[in-house]
Amino acid sequence: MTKQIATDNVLLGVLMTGPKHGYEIRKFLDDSLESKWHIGSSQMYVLLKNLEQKQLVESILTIQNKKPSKKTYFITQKGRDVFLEWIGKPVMHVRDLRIELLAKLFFVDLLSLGFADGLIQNQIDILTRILENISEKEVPQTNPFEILSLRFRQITIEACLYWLKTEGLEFIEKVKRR
Amino acid sequence: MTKQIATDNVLLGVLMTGPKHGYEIRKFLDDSLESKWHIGSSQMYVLLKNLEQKQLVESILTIQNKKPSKKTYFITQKGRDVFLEWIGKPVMHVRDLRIELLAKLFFVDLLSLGFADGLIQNQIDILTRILENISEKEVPQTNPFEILSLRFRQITIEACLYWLKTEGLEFIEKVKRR
DNA sequence: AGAATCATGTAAGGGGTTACATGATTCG
DNA sequence: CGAATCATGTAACCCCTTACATGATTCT
Repeated sequence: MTKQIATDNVLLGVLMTGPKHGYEIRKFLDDSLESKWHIGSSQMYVLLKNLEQKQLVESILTIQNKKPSKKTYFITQKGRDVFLEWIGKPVMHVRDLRIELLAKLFFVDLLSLGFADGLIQNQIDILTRILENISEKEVPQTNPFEILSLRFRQITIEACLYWLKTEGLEFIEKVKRR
Repeated sequence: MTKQIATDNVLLGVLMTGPKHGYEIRKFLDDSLESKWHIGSSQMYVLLKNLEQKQLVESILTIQNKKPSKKTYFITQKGRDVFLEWIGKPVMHVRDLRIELLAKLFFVDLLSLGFADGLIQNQIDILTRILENISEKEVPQTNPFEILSLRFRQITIEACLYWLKTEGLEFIEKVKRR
């Protein structure tokens, strides 16, 4: 999954909360996700245009007499389908936990989506499998650098698993309780 | 530090082992760093050309009668300076440990460089400071998502610190002993 | 009076990926 | 005889970043 597809989904996620124009989306992101997911404002307008071409969003231009015109974006049914498919899928690479999985969980919370525990559990399963795969390869290593990098992978994956099993599950409980 | 500058340094690091032409560099990387640092072969030729423009490397064209001509690259003194400055500096972001710091340590081993324990210690200090900074911000968090992402950062940084303090220092010992 | 807010965009450039182009030699 | 190896590159495209452009209103 490329970065761009994930960025698209962040924009779709914001529009899942209701129609917004570009400037509102930007403010929304600045206030909530900014520190985790920055989208340059120029880039955002480009992405919105692309999303419209893909028919994942639609827009209506409003001309205001005192302020600049604004273009309000609505998510389409196709857009909703794409977003929900994205958000339900765990990420396949450890490196994508920090930004992409967190973004998914952000929207799980924001939109009070039900399938969150499945997402966490599937993510745990994937990391467990990755960990098993690399541990099998561990035995024949004698090269110090190979050991060093293998241990890095193991230790960070174990930390992520710990995080998912403690904080992740606790997060889900909090979301459910609301 | 942008990705590209780091990629440049990987190429310089390979040339620190002696002059090589593009194809040899590629094979060298395929055999040793490939799984950690992939450089597309097209991209590599572009980067070598840029490095030459920056006078970090020089090249000599060898015409072979039976095989395609090849261009042998040598690292210049300027190139050596740039490389050694890069390799001695710890990375400033947690996300750069996995690829960039590991690449530095790869070359520390390969080239038997002496200042490796300083590098590890400086990296430990930087991560410790980052961890302190985010832990100070922890107290006022009540938003479940904010807690979740803060804990992710903490847990992964702690794991990296553990890795540096155990495997990292052990690695340095092994390199020194040779 | 100047800064911040509201509001949307274009253009240039950086760095990476993928596809394509070329062509001889050597190995199985 | 076809695949792999040797050997270097160009071109197109993707996504992101930064800079620039515009211009009214409202707050301090």
